[in-house]
This record gives sequence, structure tokens and C-alpha cells, in this order.
Amino acid sequence: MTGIRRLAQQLNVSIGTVSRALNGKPDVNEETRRRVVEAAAAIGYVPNQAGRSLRKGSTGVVGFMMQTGPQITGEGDVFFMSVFDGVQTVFARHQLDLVALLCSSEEDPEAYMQRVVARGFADALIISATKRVDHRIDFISSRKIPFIALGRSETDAGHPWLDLDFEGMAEVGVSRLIAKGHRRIGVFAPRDDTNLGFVFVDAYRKVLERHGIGFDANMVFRAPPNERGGHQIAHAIAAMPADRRPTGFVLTNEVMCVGFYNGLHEVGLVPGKTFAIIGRDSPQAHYLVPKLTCFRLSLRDLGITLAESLLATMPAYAEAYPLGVVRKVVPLELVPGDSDMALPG
Amino acid sequence: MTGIRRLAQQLNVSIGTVSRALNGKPDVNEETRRRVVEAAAAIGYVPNQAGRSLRKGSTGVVGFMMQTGPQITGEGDVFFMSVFDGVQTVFARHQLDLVALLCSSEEDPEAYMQRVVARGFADALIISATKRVDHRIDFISSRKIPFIALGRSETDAGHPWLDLDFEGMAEVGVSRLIAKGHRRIGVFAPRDDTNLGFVFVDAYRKVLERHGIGFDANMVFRAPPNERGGHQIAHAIAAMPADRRPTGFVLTNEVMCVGFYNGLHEVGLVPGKTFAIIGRDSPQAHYLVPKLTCFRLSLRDLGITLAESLLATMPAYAEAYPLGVVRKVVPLELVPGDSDMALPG
DNA sequence: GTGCGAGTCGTAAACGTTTACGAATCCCCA
DNA sequence: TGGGGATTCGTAAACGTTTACGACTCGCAC
Repeated sequence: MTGIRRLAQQLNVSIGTVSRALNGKPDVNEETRRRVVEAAAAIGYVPNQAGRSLRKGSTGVVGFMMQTGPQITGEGDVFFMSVFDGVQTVFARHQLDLVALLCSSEEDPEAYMQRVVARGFADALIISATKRVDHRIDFISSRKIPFIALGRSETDAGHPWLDLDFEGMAEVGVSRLIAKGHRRIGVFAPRDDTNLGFVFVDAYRKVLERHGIGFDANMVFRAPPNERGGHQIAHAIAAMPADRRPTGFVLTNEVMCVGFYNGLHEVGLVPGKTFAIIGRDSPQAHYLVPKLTCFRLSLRDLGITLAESLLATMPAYAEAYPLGVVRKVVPLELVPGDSDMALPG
Repeated sequence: MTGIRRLAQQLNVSIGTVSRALNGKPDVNEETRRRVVEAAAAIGYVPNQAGRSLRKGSTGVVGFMMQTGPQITGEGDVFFMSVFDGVQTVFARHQLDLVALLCSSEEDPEAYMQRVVARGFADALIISATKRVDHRIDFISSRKIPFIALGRSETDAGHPWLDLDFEGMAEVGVSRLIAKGHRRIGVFAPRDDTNLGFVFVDAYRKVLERHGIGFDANMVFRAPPNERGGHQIAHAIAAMPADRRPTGFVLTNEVMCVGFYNGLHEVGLVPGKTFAIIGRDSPQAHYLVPKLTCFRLSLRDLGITLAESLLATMPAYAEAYPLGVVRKVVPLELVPGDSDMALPG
């Protein structure tokens, strides 16, 4: 005997009434509803997802697409976990569930996405780690399934996205170092084709030009966006002649500064003394000495905004979130520390 | 016009034939199958998941349950991502999909699991971060849904589990330090009720006793299992009188040693010189100086074993994986580095 | 007494797929 | 020629739910 049918029989009502009672439909007696809800809780009945979503044509789940594999994302688990948490507090209000869709490193991300949407696995998607040109965006928007990207891309389907304010970080960070007397200012950028590197380096270049400082490609250091990358760069810098090294750095990655600090220590260069460093806040960076001057944002709030912006594009929820198509950068706050000393002289 | 019906009409065959062709059933003409497969690819038809799983009673997805939230897991994203990757290479052979089920920090994990299984969201589950007594295990095994735990628990439902060989790490690590002349050997353990702390500390105690060294509760350092925790412990140790400090440490967490190294440096104590340290291998720990003597295992292989052990308990796949109920620890290999010097004298 | 609206509930169709069953065709051999 | 097996395919039921529709009761006003 199937779930809802058993419950109905036990209560001597029809399955229609049970369904209506459980789904909060208006045309059911409050006393009946109470009995149904109690009985359902008693036997632990929960509507079968397959039956429900077959009938309704929607699944009640939103997928967050991620790549798995040994390569490091650059944003630690803390990043995603905190964002997830924010997303879920919004979704919980609407009985939506968030699941992470894990695309294995052996599968093509686009093919994977194709499977996911064609199958009707999720009602909407969140994609991250956007590439500079990202075919996933073309595909997903051609399929008319609601989605939002965490990270800009040059592939523009008029779709909603959210991104960190890399321009702002370049603007504030570089200006600050310039004001403190620095002229050779280095930045870190990922070597791969994720979009953020381009955005940030572009903004960096503009700020320099505005201050009449020429752009020098040697001041852009490329390495994998993880702690090891920061460590590598430290050693690369140590290998440069001292008078051609940058005197200050701005980096936007959460964990690279940890490796950078470590690497510098190894070669006898000292953060906040030999070099000024402005980085990104993170739990790992918290205990660095000297205290890192860093950009901070609430990841949970980011998740909340992400969720609300996504709901705004889903017909069933749009009226509750009249935000239109959200495409915006979220600002970060500069938290002064002791790592960005002024240049003596 | 529905998916399969449209395809059938277009090809002038029945929907039954289409379904059989796509599912590799034997009773369909090879020529017909070819036509169907081609046409399906052409219009991008993929069977609707809801319809399919309603009929079949299974979903083809396996859920990996995780908690989200700002708290750090102790195992970085690299840990999970690599394990996922291993799991998926096995699942791919059977058209199974892995998704991460994200239990928000605001929801009770047991209630969440209840929802997931009652809804029929996944065919099987992988649970991690097992508590010493874990009600999820009682519940899930009462529901007869296949699952495996990554991490032992005292809650024993005769269920399959996989765990790291904490006894082995205690045995090998502590013996090694003793052989190198150390007598006051410290270990790190999480403060919370995850199971691994108990297992490891128990084994640690036994090894000491076997070598005639008394157990001293002050040698067990408790802190959150993340980098900050390692950092905290470094400062706690600096605050101890030098002659009562441990002279060597064994720690099983992937990232705590990074914070530990950093913290020690801050207070002028030097890893591999003042203290012998044996830790866990991880990308973050790779560039530590002096090179960390550490326990290593292949996370991808761990994922593969995890997946195969789970399949062994699923009726539909059991015959291909005749492993029985897998309950075992996976060994780690000790990779000598320069951080575990012998005690002079 | 009749009619009407509000409140409550049962009936049955529909969602898209898989699969048991049986029918049709063809080939081969007695 | 007829029968039987193999091959291929169509038909229709089933999976568990939601919801449009209509039926019924009750109270009240006319």
C-alpha cells in the first residue's frame, strides 16, 4: 500500500484530502487537517519525491554545480560552506532544497550540465568558477532554466550574476599602497581562464595609469590560486633582484596570502616589513602575524543575496523577490591590519 | 507532447520500443536501436528523471550528506573533493550520480536525513563526520536504505563503514618518536564528539603503556580541528614551563599542522628543532619547512573503496561487488620528512 | 419550500517513464 | 502445408502524487 493511500485509508478520508491537508490548501476543514498532519508525523510519512515532481513538473531542488577533483579551487571549503549556508536559509522559507551537483574531473562540465537539466533534476542552477568564455552559460540559457552565476564572464546571455568587487579591491588596495609611497605594486592572478583574473588585472592597470604609474607585466604574478601558489610566488620574488621587486602586494585570493607569508619567512623576507601586503580575509589568514590588512565580506550574506537573486528569476517565486535580473558586484570592506606598512623615505 | 512520445512519433515506433532501445534491452532490432539513439541525440532527449524513478522505484543518485556552515570541518575541501572524485569514477560505470546533500547549520541533521530518505531522494547515502553516538545511524538503518559511513561510531547497526587507521597512526607515530628518544609526546584531539578523537587517543594511550610510559592527560591538546586550532595549541604550549612541555607531537589532522607551524614560529619555537612533529599529508602542508614527516593516503582510492563498499550493499549491484559488509580501516603510509628529529641526549 | 453560496470532500485524470504480456512476422524443418 | 521457435514490437498498466471538477451538506434569506 502506497504512502498517501495508506494514510488516507487509516484516517478514513480520500487521498485528495490528505494531499490538500498536507499542502496547506484552503479547502480542508481545520480539524481534518490537524488529524492528517498528526497521523503523517506519527507514521513518518513524507510525500514521495518522484511522484510529486512528476505531477508538479518541478522538483523543489536547486543545484549548485561544482567541479570535484584534486585541484584546489582557491576558495577553501569555508568559502563554499558559508555561502551554502546563506543560500539555504533563504531556500528554507520556500521548502526548497539545495544540493551540490558534483561534476567529476573526468566528465565535461558542459555535458554534465546538459544531463542535469535535460533530466529535470533541479528547478534551477547556480554555477560557479565561471570561465572567461563559458559555454555552460550559452547552453543553460538556451534551455530556459533559471540560473545564476557566481562570477562574471564575458559570455553574456543577459543572465543574472553576482561577483565580488574585484575592481573595488584593486581601486582601494592599490590606491592605499600608492598613498603609502609604494610605486612598484605587485598583484597575484590565476594562470587559468577563470574570469576574475582578467577583471582584477584590468582594474589594477587602470588605477596605476590614473596615478601616472606605468603598467609592468612583471608585477603580475601568476600561480595556482591556493596556498602553494602563494608559496611559489614568494620564492619567485626572492629570486628577483631586490631593487626590481615590488614593494607592496594586493591579492584577492583567500588563502594565497597564507602560503605567501610562509614562503617569505623561509627566505628571510618579512611581511609588513620588507613588503606591504593587502589580502583577503579568511579563517586561515586570521592568525597571520603581522595581522593581515585585508578585504572582508560576509559569505553568508553573499549566499543570501545569491539565493534571492535566483528566486527573482524563477516564475513561481518572482513576485516575492521583485529584483529583476540581478547583475552586480558585492563590495568588500577593508579591514586595516599591520601588514601594509608605508614605504620609508 | 512529452519527451519519449514525441521521439516515438517522429520515428514511427511505439514509446515502448524507444524506451527499450535507449535502455539497452535485448529485444529490439539493432537497426531500430541505432535510429532511436541517433534521433534522441539529435533532439537532445534525456528521459525525465521523475517519471523514470517513479516507475523504477529508484533514482540513480547517491547522496553524500554534509553539514554546511561557517564551522570548519577539519578536512579541507581538498579532502572531500578528492574523495568525491574517487567515488564518481566508480559510480560512472553504473550511471549513478553523486550529489552532496547539504544540511544547513540551522537544521537538525537527523531530521534532514529523515526528509531525504522518506522522500526517496536518493537510493543510498554516504554519511561522514560520524559522532561517537550517532542517531543518524540508528534511523537510517531502521529504514533499510543502503548506506555507508565514512568514520566509525560506537553506534553500531552492523552497518558498513570505512575509516582512517587512527590506531595505526598512533602506533607508528608514537613508537617512532619513542624510538627517537622522546618520552613526553603530545597529541591533538578535537574537542567535540566526533568519534576519531576517542579512537586515536585510546590507541595513543595503549602504545604509551606498552612502552611503560604513563598516560598524562596534559599531553592531550584539544582544539578545533582546523588551522586556527593548531595555532592555538602552539601558543598554549609556549605558555607551559619548558620542562613540562611535550618534546614530540603526533597529529592526525590535515591542516592543524599548518597552523601549528605558524604559531610556533611566532613564539620563537622551531618545528623539527624544539619539537618533533609528525602530521598528516595535505597540499597545504606540502611546502612546510622543515618538511613535515607525515602520514599519507590516496584520497581518490579512499573514494573508490567507499563507492565499491557501498555498492556491495545495494541489491542491484551487489553481485558485481561481492565484498560483504565492509567495515575496515584504511592504512596510511608514513612519509619521512625533516620535522621529527631525535631527542638529543 | 426553494435557491444560493460557502465550506468540505471524493473522484478521477494527468504527469513521463518502464516493463509484463501478448501479437505479429519470419524462418526453418518436419 | 503446418507448426514451432526466435525475433521484434505495440499495448496498456503501473509507479505516487497533485489538482480540476463536481457532489454533497449546511445555513440562511427569500
